[in-house]
Amino acid sequence: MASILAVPAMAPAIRRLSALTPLDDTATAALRAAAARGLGQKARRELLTEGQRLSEPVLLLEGWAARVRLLQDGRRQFIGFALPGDIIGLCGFDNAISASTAVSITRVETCPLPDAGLSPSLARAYAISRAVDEAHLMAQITRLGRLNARERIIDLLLELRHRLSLAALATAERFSLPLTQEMLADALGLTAVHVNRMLQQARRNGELEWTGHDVRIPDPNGLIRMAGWQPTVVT
Amino acid sequence: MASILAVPAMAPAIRRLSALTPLDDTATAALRAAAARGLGQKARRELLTEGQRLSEPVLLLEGWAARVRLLQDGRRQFIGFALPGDIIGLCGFDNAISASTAVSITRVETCPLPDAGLSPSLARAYAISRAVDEAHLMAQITRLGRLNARERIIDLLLELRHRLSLAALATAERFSLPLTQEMLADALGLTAVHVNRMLQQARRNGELEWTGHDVRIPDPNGLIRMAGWQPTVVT
DNA sequence: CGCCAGCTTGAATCTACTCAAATCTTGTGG
DNA sequence: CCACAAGATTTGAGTAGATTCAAGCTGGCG
Repeated sequence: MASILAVPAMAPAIRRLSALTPLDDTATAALRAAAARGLGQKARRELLTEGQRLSEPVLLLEGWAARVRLLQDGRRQFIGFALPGDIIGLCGFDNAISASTAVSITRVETCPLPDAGLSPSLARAYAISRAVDEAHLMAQITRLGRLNARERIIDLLLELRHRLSLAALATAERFSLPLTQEMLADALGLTAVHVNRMLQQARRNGELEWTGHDVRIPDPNGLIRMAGWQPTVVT
Repeated sequence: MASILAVPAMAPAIRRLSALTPLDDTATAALRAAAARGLGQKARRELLTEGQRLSEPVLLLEGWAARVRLLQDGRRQFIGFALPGDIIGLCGFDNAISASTAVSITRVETCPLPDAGLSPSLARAYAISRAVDEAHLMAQITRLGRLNARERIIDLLLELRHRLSLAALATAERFSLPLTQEMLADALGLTAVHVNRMLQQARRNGELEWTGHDVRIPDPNGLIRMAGWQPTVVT
């Protein structure tokens, strides 16, 4: 079947969802149909605004987005990232207000999220996706609360690598990371200067290669063992 | 009606849930019936274990619990706290695995969570409760990532005060805080020594009084303004 | 070609940590 | 009801990790 090749933008998102739980044909068809109505947006667009009513939830088909919180004095904290296959703005009840802002980091493509009522497997995928999101929030809390700068960077990169691999967007060693060091700092609760120094150190140690937007981790398993990192498993 | 006085343990939990959304009689009756089957547990008991299958979700009727993550080398991070009226172990799909451990901090009383299918208002309350929990995780991330020690302490205390007030467990100035400074440190990503020093400073400044398990915040609104704190609102 | 965003470097400073010891509380058994 | 043990808080001195500020560099793009 060449259907995956026929809708390339959809492939990563559907792969990710079906990696969470097996999807039946109804679910797959619904996702494909929705993806066909996909909409592109430039980088730096607000997909969701903190304090505003949520509109319909969307599925991120392509590109990266960040969930951000802003303090009054301008300090900024990234709550987490949304990657292809992630769901943005899912909340489980009507008229919910968003607790964070979502901003596209790259050009993104999104589509309305097919209704969970269409298929039990779809509903299950959404529920698992939500639980995984929550687990990522917890991982972020542990990262910020108890890891030092070096550990935070490695831990986040390993998480992103793992998440991207669910959507077939990472190989064992490589993936694309469209973040500036400043964004990384905002995610890790550090300053850009310090992130820079730690990255250089990691490069000198041979733990990391980083050219433009491409990251290479020469020995992922070694790093995983050393960092005590473990994948998010909710089922 | 003396019914609230007749089941004192239930009052705070049901108050909190009905503060989220108006509950109809079916919902209230179901909650009361469940509370009658409430079960007491001592402090320091694991209510949920990270990596284990979730059993039935429970409603916390009385007492405090913490959601904890442990690192391999013994470092510990509190993800958040569960207070009366909070739901523990709610996940939205079958056979989920817990992403964190839940431990009772005080003696607690829990009961099985009434089925959401009994009443739409109950289902809505659960959905809102879950969204609020998520918002608390995000608040915790911002706290750890972008606030300094002094700000973290104040921010957390204001959050707890607000949450307890939903269950009628805090007055404007006072509430009971059954945490040691070490637990506070584990929640705030600090050391107990440093928490101690910051608390003393806050006491000297007259921002805080702290005797045993009782906290008094003489000027909550002043602190709220100064800290730029805002309540979690999801609806 | 020049601008701008992002990256890199250095020096000084500060926040929070570590380690160690003293003191204060609280709960328990005798 | 006291004595003791265990837990919790307090204090001090020295250190480490991260920040701040400032300046210089680099590469991509209009």
